[in-house]
Amino acid sequence: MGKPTSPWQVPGDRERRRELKRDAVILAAARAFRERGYHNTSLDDIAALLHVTKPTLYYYVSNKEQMLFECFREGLGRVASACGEARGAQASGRERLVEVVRGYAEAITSDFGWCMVRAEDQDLSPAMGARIKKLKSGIDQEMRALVRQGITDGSIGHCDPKMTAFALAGALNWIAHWYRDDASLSAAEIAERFVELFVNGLAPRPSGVTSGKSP
Amino acid sequence: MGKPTSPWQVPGDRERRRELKRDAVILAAARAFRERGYHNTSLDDIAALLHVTKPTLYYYVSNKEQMLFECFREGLGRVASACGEARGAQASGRERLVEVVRGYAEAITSDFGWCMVRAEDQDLSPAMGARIKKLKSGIDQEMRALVRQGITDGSIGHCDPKMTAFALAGALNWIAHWYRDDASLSAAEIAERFVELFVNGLAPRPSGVTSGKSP
Amino acid sequence: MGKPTSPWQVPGDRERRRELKRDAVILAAARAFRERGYHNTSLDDIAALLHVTKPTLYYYVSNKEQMLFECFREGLGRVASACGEARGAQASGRERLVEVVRGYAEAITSDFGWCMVRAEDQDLSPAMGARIKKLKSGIDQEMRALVRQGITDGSIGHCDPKMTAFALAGALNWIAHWYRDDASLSAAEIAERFVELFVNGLAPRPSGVTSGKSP
Amino acid sequence: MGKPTSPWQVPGDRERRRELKRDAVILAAARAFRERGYHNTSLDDIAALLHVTKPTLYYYVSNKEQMLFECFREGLGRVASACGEARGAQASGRERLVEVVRGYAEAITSDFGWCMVRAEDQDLSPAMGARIKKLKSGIDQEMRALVRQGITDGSIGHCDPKMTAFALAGALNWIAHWYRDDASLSAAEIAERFVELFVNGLAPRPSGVTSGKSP
DNA sequence: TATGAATGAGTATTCATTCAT
DNA sequence: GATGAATGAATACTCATTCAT
Repeated sequence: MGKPTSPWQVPGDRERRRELKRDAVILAAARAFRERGYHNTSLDDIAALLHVTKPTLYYYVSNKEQMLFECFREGLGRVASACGEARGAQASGRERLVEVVRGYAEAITSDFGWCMVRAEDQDLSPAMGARIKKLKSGIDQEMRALVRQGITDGSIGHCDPKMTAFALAGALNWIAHWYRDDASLSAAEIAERFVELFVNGLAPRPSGVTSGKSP
Repeated sequence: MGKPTSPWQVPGDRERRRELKRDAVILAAARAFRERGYHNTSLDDIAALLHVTKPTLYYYVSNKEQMLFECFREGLGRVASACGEARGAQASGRERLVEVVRGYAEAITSDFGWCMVRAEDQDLSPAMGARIKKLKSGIDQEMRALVRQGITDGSIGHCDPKMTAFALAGALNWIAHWYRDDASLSAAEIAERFVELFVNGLAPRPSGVTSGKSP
Repeated sequence: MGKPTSPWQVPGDRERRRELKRDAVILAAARAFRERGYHNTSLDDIAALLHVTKPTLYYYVSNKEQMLFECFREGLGRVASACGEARGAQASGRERLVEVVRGYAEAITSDFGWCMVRAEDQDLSPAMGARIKKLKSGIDQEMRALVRQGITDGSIGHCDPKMTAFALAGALNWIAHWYRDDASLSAAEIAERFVELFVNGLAPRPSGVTSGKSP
Repeated sequence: MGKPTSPWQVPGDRERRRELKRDAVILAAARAFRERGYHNTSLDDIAALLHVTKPTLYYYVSNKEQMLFECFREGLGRVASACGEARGAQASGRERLVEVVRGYAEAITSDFGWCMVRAEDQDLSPAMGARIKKLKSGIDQEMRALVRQGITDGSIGHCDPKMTAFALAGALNWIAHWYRDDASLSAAEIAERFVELFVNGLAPRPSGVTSGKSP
């Protein structure tokens, strides 16, 4: 996942090579979108990044729209798997939520982070828009559920699960915006700070009661 | 600020009338952008909303880009004035920050909220992009300063001011995304929930120590 | 309807001028289509014929497809009015049919003749295709009806109305093909020959029994 | 000539197999062209019909244009051979002409009928266009000659041979248009009706003088 | 033989912007 | 003030064609 090494001269068996190229197309698209925005990125731009001509892109992807969708899916997949791990873990609601935050931060700082956040209905056909909305909503529900669970098991104080999930998602998504210009912290470090903030809050804790670093 | 009442037949002195029309153009643009996105909104769309023809818009605004900028400025102005009030208030850093959050939520749920968040360098000429960046950065600095002040005066616990400001801004900006589909809460209510969350955190407070709603 | 005089400098009141221009667009399209075929004619070609730029065409017509449709309609309209006149005339079925043949020949040798015949479902969206099919079918039914009426009133001998209408339409439509290269006869002359042939047939009539030119 | 049985697994000697495949390509093209039109048919479409990939087609045919040409030739060949038989027959000009009409109807209702009629200069390179024009013109001349001969030998009444040939060709060619949607009659039946019409004409014959069914 | 991969050329359509009236 | 008319520039997408394998 380093530089967009053009796999157009990589040896290997056909199947594998094709897959690599397709991935390269998606990755190049993700980077271009993140850099210039979806609408300001022409297929020629992406093709140029790969040292390929425009129609070649269509060999691997059926649409500009689909490129955005694949980028989105790639990013969201990482969040989803973080959710999956959290679900499987033996831990309190809050601990699980913290785990999701860590995975989310990781995803959002990746090349696909921007697409993940900015793939919007507005830029997509109704059908595609609906698919994306559904996937996004899935993550949202998952986070709300964890909050609710935390409240139930006592690891999270009383709060509005919906607003809490929105606030968390917002803070995390926003990373995609500022991380381009200011990548001085690693995803893990950002996650750490966020966890600290969201768990303990701004108000100073009475000394001795540190609940941020779980037992 | 109700329906985009077309002021094209409103009487009054010339200067005033012109201003009203210009405002109507900006408002119509804001609503269209919020609805369809910047790139998916054509000037014809905006003109149609106002029952006017496209070239007329140019009488009040020099650019499509400028429309976005004005919308942005309109939204940000409200945040800025909230900051101003906070700055002038006799209160702790945290209290002031809370005040800013309230104003921010108000602004972001307005017609101009979407433009405020989504006006990006990508969609704008370098010059315009720089201006916007500067304005945004101003708000950011202001928030960080409040956090720092709060730490100093003891109203805010130890934390990373930059990350905290980012998290707050992210959570608030994100409102622009979901508020279109789900406006079941008022800006004030949302602000309330956010304040509660950010001030107290998720971890359950030892009973008796509620510092969120303290005067 | 002579040379495609570009009406782009013609004076006159707005409404009228606009109509003239639109007509000029349609006519230019008709000629280009007839010359090069629908698919081999680019909008640039048509624009060039009118000394105008491509987007200007869209000011008068919403589509390339619509151009074809308008050309088609223009041509068919003439046939339809011939049918109308025939319907209103005080005459035998055969005489009326002959009248339609004359109008048809006139239409098919016009600039719109080619489009009339070649505007096909294949080149058009389903919706447009259906509209055209319906219009074509209308003419067909009208001709069959005249044949049937002729049989009834004794002016036409026993025959299959459907096949007769198809044969007539085919012979007439085919004019559009060869008339481009060989315009040595006027529409009226062609019609005369066709009437003679279709009325009397190839077999030599017993002398004295000429029924073709009877009043 | 049933379904386009893909002959890609047919055994047999090399030469023969290659020929079979080439024929299958031409036939598939003919059907696709007839269905969707020349320009709306992509080579991918044709390849798909044969369960083959696009480049494979180039092994059997050098061009898309050539496909059309071969389809055209296939159709026209049948007409030409009908002409040949007529030429060799011991019969009057009219009887020979009738024979050609029968063969023509057979050809035009075949899979290649559409291509026969619609292969136009417009869709073809100048060179190819010229070849086709020449072949078409040959048939035309042949029909005119038969008409002239019929006039000479008294089997055909006085008429304009050129217009007569055009009318006949037009009526016959037009079959290709309507036969797709309405194949309720066989080619032979259509020919019968056409012969009846063209020989006897529309005007009722004085009873007792039936010259359609030759003595 | 057949195909996977790639490309060059072409085209309809959109849209912000201008300007004479 | 407002508009009808026109345009330049840009862009997604298609497709016939080629070639190494």
